[in-house]
Amino acid sequence: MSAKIGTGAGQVSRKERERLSRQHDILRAARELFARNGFYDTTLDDIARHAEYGKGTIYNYFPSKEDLFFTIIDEVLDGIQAIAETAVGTSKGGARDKLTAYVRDIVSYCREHSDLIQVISREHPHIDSREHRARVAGIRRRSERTLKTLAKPIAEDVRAGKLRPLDAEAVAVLFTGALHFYLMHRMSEQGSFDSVDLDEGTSLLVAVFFDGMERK
Amino acid sequence: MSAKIGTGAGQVSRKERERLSRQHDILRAARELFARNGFYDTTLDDIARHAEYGKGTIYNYFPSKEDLFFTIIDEVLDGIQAIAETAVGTSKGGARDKLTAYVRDIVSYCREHSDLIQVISREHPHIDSREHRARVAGIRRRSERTLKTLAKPIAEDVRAGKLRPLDAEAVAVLFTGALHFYLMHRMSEQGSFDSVDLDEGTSLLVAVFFDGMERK
Amino acid sequence: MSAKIGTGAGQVSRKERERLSRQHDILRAARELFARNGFYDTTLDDIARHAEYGKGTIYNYFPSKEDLFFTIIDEVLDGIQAIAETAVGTSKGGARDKLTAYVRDIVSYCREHSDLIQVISREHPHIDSREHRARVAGIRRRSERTLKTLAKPIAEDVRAGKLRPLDAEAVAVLFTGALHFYLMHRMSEQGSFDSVDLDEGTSLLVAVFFDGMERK
Amino acid sequence: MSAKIGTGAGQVSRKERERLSRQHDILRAARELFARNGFYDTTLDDIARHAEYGKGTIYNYFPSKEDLFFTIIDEVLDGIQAIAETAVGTSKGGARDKLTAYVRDIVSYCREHSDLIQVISREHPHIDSREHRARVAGIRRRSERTLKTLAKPIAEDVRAGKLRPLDAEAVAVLFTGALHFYLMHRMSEQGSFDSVDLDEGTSLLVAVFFDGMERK
DNA sequence: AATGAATGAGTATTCATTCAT
DNA sequence: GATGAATGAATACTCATTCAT
Repeated sequence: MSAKIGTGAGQVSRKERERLSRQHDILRAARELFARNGFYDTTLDDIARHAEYGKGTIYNYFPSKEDLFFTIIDEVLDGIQAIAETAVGTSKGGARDKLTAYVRDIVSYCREHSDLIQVISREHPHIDSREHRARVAGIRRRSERTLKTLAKPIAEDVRAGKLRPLDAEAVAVLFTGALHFYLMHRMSEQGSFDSVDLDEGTSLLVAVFFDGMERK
Repeated sequence: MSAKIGTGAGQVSRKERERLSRQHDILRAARELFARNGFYDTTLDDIARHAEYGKGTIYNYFPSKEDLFFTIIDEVLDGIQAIAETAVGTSKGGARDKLTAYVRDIVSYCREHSDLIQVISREHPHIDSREHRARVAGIRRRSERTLKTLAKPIAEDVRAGKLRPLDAEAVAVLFTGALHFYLMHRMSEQGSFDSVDLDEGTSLLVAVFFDGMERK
Repeated sequence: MSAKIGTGAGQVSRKERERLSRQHDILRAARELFARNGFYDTTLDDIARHAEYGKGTIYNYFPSKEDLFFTIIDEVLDGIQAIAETAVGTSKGGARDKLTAYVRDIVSYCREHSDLIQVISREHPHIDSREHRARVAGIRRRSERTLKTLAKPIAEDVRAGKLRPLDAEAVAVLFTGALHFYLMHRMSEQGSFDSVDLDEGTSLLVAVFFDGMERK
Repeated sequence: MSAKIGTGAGQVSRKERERLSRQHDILRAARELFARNGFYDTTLDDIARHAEYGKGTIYNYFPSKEDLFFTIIDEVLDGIQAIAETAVGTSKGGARDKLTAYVRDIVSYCREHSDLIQVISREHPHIDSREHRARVAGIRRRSERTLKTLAKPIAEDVRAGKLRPLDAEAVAVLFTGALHFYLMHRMSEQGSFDSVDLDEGTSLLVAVFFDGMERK
């Protein structure tokens, strides 16, 4: 009894912690390889070797390669959503400040996790082709949620008369597309990110979207 | 013999015409399947069945599945480049008019060849992972060429003082990204394109990039 | 009528001659390629290209690739048999002289038609595996015939008391094996034949078989 | 645990033993089929079915069909070389005794492993056509080594004046050719070996090579 | 009769998944 | 629970043969 008390919650939790830690290892290995080589050119042997676990072990944590992949996609999309929410929720000021914050945070997220953004950019258009309806629906839901999150401050500023009367969500789509494409473009030009370049480009993004290119 | 005189040049051309027609059939079949299912989820058996030719016949026209794929990619990129050149070269006025024309033409191109744009959007980020250095280099070269084509009128207007002093090529990247992402987004929302929506969205694109969102 | 008279036998004969000439061209091309690359690594396209005929034409002359192959094998074996018969029939003296003549003629045949002997040496052991019972039987029959032809003068000399009482046919097998292996060995060492080497080796063959290695 | 102590080294060895046993099974199956049908007419499905393993399993042991094939060839050549060395090294007396021992051992090796000698005889001339330079070089090196091994006692007896002044290595070639051809001949005549016939033939081989056919 | 494009059966090889240890 | 050897369905590509011209 006393033994059980002593290890009670702890035992479950240690096991659980170990389980999570392993799951984390596997996800990290998979993410790196998916980012580097794409879904199809990454084999489960590669992942197992890179994660330093047996191949069977991976199947104790994820029911299939696809599942592992979608878990990562969801993870990335949730990360992006979190960034969007934080930027929109905590930064002061209007849409301009909030989107500036979002861009800044996405860029620094990319610097730290360049593999994540690569996975999502590389594989995002690919996803429809794979059958898992439910997962695809989840992905679309997440993407839409982020778009809506980014659209909200725009819509508010529109309502407040600070911005022209534009379709806020359509603008969010354009903004997101421009941002992702820009990041991908920089990434494929250079192996990693050059800070100066990146900051210039992203402040350009906000400037263009808010001020326009034309002289007033 | 006299019959042959009548068709002289034509006879040579019939064979050639048939060959081209078959090549065209194969490319169309491949394009549709690559667009629907992606490179990896499309098998050569699928393509052969869909093109209604034997598998061997495909290999009489294209030396490998990759080659068939890259032929399509090149085709799309060349189409886009042609549109860019036409829009930039022939439309009157400044960058705004030229980019408006470009967007309009890209949109109508997409309406007619929705599979083409899907192939390119779907596979573009994927291409790096495949080995063919030369082909990948060709793709990048083509993409850069289009970006430069679009950047030129912007740079001119900047020089003319009609636009703020922005990095024209960086703006072209943002613009292209916004456009492609927007089209993909619309495409995956609806099966095909709703004209009204599309036109709204694309005129929005130009309006945002040139006037900015903020009230002046 | 007069036309027919004029061309009568000639017409048939011209056509026949043309047919034979084409058949000859095809056989030569096939022989060269089979010698160089072996049966499996030679495609019908290769043969057609090398013979400078259409692939279909070859099928007007030979019902299958295997048939073409066996025709060549038979040709070689018949050539060898002819050499054996000539050497045995016309050369004066006993077995020693006859076999010396045989070796000499085989060597010069090899010099002229190195592809023939290569085909036979390369493919001979391979032949069993292919199904055509009848053809294989024919090959074996031909080989046996040559062995018997070579064995005959030996048997006679045995009977005449000039040679020890040996199993003439078994000796013929040994003799033939030594000869073929020696030729193949020389051939794979050098691309072509060095005359001196060859003559030395072949006179060695006869010397060993008749005199033995031991000093008397 | 205590059980594990008991098997300590054995456990490591069990896995290894199983692995070797499987490798052995696969090699045996492949050898039989290569011997029966030749390299090209043996498919990996055949081998897998005959070995009673999955096709993938074969690839866990051998990286390719060619590799499997060359492994067998090397095995045979090493076996022959071992026989040559043993015969030459351990048997008393001169070249005659040593070669007699060699022939005797080769024959009994063939009786036990008729498939081995068939593989080598069947495929030996075929090998050049396949690309693997390194492997082919290895094969030639092995063959030459055996020839040299057999030539040595001959050369010694020549030097000792017991044999005529012959080119020992050329004689070794003739001897080897005669032996192999004889074995192949017997083998294709009968399914298996008839002991009496074989022994007669091989003692004939030595008798002819050393005493010659002519009465002294 | 000559041709060569079309064909599809056949083959080596890969890799996600299973399962005995 | 961890492992990795075994598995066989799946797939790109080849090539002997056919047949319309």
